[in-house]
Amino acid sequence: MANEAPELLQKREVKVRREGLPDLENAEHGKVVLRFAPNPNGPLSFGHARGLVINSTYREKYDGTFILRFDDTDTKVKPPMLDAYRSIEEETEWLIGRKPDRVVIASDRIEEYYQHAMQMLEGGFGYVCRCSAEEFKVHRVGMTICPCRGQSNEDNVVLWNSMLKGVFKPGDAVVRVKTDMTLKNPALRDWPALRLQDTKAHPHPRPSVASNYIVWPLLDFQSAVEDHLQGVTHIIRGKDLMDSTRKQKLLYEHFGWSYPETMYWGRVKVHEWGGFSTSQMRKDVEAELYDGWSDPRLPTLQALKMRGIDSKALRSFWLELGITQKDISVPLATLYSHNTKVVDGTAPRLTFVRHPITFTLEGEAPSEISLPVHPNDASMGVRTWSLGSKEILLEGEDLEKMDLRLKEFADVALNDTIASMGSMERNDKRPIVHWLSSDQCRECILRYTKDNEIHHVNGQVETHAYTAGTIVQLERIGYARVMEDDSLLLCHEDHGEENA
RNA sequence: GCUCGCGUGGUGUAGCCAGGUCCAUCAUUACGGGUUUUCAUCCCGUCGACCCGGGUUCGAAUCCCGGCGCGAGCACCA
Repeated sequence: MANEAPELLQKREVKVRREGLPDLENAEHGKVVLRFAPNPNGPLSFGHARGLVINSTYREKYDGTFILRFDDTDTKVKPPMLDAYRSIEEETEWLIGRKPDRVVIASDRIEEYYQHAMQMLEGGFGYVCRCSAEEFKVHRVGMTICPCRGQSNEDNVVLWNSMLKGVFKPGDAVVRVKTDMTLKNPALRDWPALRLQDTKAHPHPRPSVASNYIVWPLLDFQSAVEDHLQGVTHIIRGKDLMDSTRKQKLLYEHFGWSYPETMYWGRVKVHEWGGFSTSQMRKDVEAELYDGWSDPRLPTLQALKMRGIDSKALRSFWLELGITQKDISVPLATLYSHNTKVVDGTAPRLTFVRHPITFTLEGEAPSEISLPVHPNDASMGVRTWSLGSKEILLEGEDLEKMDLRLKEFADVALNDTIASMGSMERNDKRPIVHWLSSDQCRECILRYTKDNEIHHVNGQVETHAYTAGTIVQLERIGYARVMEDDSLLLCHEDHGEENA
């Protein structure tokens, strides 16, 4: 067969379904260097997870290097938040399951950027532009050359030193990369590389940086230079930065460097959340509209973790989406289904009765019963309930029928406040309900989020000793996380609302 | 306006570069059924898609041209 039609065999091989992420272009095992570069103007959110997951997964795949880089070069528009440096490192480790191989902070590297700026001016492929933003826009749109462009290299160096010395105010001077004012894409025409910032009025939050510098690189310059310095081989990022790549390539050509391979993903929205921004969240958190950054209504990684979303679920979620350039909108149900798969096998079962109603048990009841901690895993042991008090709690919603089966126990017939025991064996189709023995429970609040509000249901939970952070499954209700204050928070929202 | 990118079932996704075994993959959702002393897990099944119009070709989801739709960039933000 192979001899008769080799091309058919070859074709079939190509069409085999690909497992996981596609191969990287020009990737050599052990030599791939990737990075993820957030602005620490707040903790990481859902969308950041994509960059972390994709890049770190390639790091594993190629046994390469993964760099976490803080792009903290703006002190006014999107000022960094001091706490975020620490929390981003923690969130990164939580999500990708290891520390980054290297951490780089842009604000520690200003002198490097200065050197390259100087090189650029001396090499004649950059210039200090003293046009206002409005003036330059006219040139950009009109494809005309601005007067500053013709300055000699020496003049540019003099002006550069004046910038450093604080001769100019923010807005009065900027360093531009000389590209070509007639480029088809207006975004690329003599783009700005470094600018002035009033760091007296807007100091950098890191004490070691504070007001030390007034000249700061812009993203495209900082990122380009740093990628080169760190030996980054592959850049995988959002497609909103496609023009960034084009700008940076032009700079790389000037420097004689070769640009990394690039890949992009499209925009992602979540049905339930719509659009959100770190800046807006920061305002809302600071205005105390939310209970901190880990408020379960927020799309931050902290909040997701607090909601009981496992990092493995987040990883498989983003890996499933892959790196297509399509702009998509996904429902949370997709994330939840990943989470269920991760969590179900190990979530101990627990009973929670919402708005409990007490009945007295009548009949020949054993003094105690035992029920499995997990129905599919006997090794997780049993929970033992005492029935000494003969008092049981049922959920109001379940009382429409008078003949019920108490889960893992016995049939009962309800009459007024009496529950008369029937068969211990199951021998009819009466509904099975969850219930509690009053010997084995305590008051508890069950919280859940819905429509950007936190709701709660009062009830009784089976006595347990699970520590904060444990994901349990409330039988017939859903997965929940044991909270620090001993309340429970539903992982996948909704539910619990029937009696609320 | 200029520039760039993207359009496969309800939602995602594979296939597209190297056209045929694609009456299109897998997952998820919804619905139905089975297992189960949970409305969980697990298993089975059903519904459901190549943006439109031309062209090339024996043959187009795949290549070409044109349209339409959506998104992003054109910041001294990242």
